Amino acid sequence: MPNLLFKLNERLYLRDPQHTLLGQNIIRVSIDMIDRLGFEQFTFKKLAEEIDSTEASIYRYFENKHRLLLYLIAWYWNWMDYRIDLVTIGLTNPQEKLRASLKVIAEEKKIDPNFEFVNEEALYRIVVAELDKTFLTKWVDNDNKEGLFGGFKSLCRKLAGWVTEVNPDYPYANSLMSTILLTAKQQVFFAQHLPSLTSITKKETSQVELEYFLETILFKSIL
Amino acid sequence: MPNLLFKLNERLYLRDPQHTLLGQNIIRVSIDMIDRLGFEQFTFKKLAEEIDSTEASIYRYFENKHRLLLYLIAWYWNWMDYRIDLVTIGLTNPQEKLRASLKVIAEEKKIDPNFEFVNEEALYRIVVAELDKTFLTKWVDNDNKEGLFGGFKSLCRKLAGWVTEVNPDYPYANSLMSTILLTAKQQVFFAQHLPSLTSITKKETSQVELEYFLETILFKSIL
DNA sequence: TTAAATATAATAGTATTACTATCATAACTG
DNA sequence: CAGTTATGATAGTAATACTATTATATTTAA
Repeated sequence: MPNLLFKLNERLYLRDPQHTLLGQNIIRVSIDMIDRLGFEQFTFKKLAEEIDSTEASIYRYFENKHRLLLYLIAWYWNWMDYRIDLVTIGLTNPQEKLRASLKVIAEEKKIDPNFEFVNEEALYRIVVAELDKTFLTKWVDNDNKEGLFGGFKSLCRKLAGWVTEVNPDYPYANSLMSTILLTAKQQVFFAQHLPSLTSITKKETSQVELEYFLETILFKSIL
Repeated sequence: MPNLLFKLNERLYLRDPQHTLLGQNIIRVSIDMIDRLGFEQFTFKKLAEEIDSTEASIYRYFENKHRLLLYLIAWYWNWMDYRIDLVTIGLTNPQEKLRASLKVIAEEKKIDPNFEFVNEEALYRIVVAELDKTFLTKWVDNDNKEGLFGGFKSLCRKLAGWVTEVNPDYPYANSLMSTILLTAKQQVFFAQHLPSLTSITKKETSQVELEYFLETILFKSIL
């Protein structure tokens, strides 16, 4: 069981949480707590209690809880990028690459044993519920300047590149792929909480429905 | 200059702000302040100071600031619905209705003299920046049960109905229209803050670009 | 092996937020 | 003009998001 690490933007943290036990605990338990409580109700104080540490110690790893969320979501997009590489590495046709990527994007996540101390199922739910909060803040422009959205942006760029390979005349490749990536999460959220806003059901078939919906948007737009 | 009022869900407020001077001040100045400060930095205390009133008085109109945001955004969707009615009333062909609606959806908003004490330009920016925060909370399910998202849902339903009229076999009408409505805001936000995630520019042409982008997604998907 | 450096824990403190409560006064209403 | 209702003035509270200080472990380097 290989234990992989992602090299994330160093500005996301003050001290790298992957390298110490306390840091790993912060990641592991914060994923669990944000999933359970929601990001607003989650605090460093509560986290400190659950891992038998102190607020002050956590603040030595992350400047604030917003940075911690940025870290977790950056990790998620890195992981997505990595899995898209895995399923497209053997493919040469950009259209096939996109189709394979969509499968990964629409997938409900299963635990990935390659990564200890990251519960990918809980992290997936966090992304669904909290993703937009990473950029809908007064810090967007600064966070962006520091490169904290790099993971999402490079993934979007990669997919948009394939779109342009498929159809060099399609002028909205970036918009289309950011829309697809965000819509994949939003529709899952709607299925759970505002079902009249979606055609995706809560049943086991929802993954396939989402995939077809995204496929239609993507390929009808560019072909 | 007719002064219209929208009848919004009564549960959005404790006392109807449209009917008193204080209430109108709350609406008018909160739109201005949320636009300037962002929703997180906006507080009832600051608002009270600017309108020369007190926190306690504001709390007699709105249970909390989240409800106030829900109110403003509900007002916006009502207004959008009203304007879509205006441009589609004479049309019989559902495809033409959708095309006319898209124009309204992609439009950068101009002040509407029909509504005193609502600065539609500022409100538009609020919707772009804060819309998702109305439902990405721990209260979603309860707020939904109380019908507080009614404006958005009924608009989505109307548009999805036209989609189904155009193509009864297209199975994702609701998903498609909620995606269009949200994407219209998101892409504008990206153009302003994360330009590498969008193909829409910041120039005067952005409105047309957005409209074409949404048109492509919508009509290619269903035709 | 010990001294120095560093990480963590323990504790305390601060300004701000999101309220709730009480009471006086002003304004409008029947 | 009496009674109701709306607003203002003021105070208070628990929780949040930090910052600061000091003591004690633990690691590392000489």
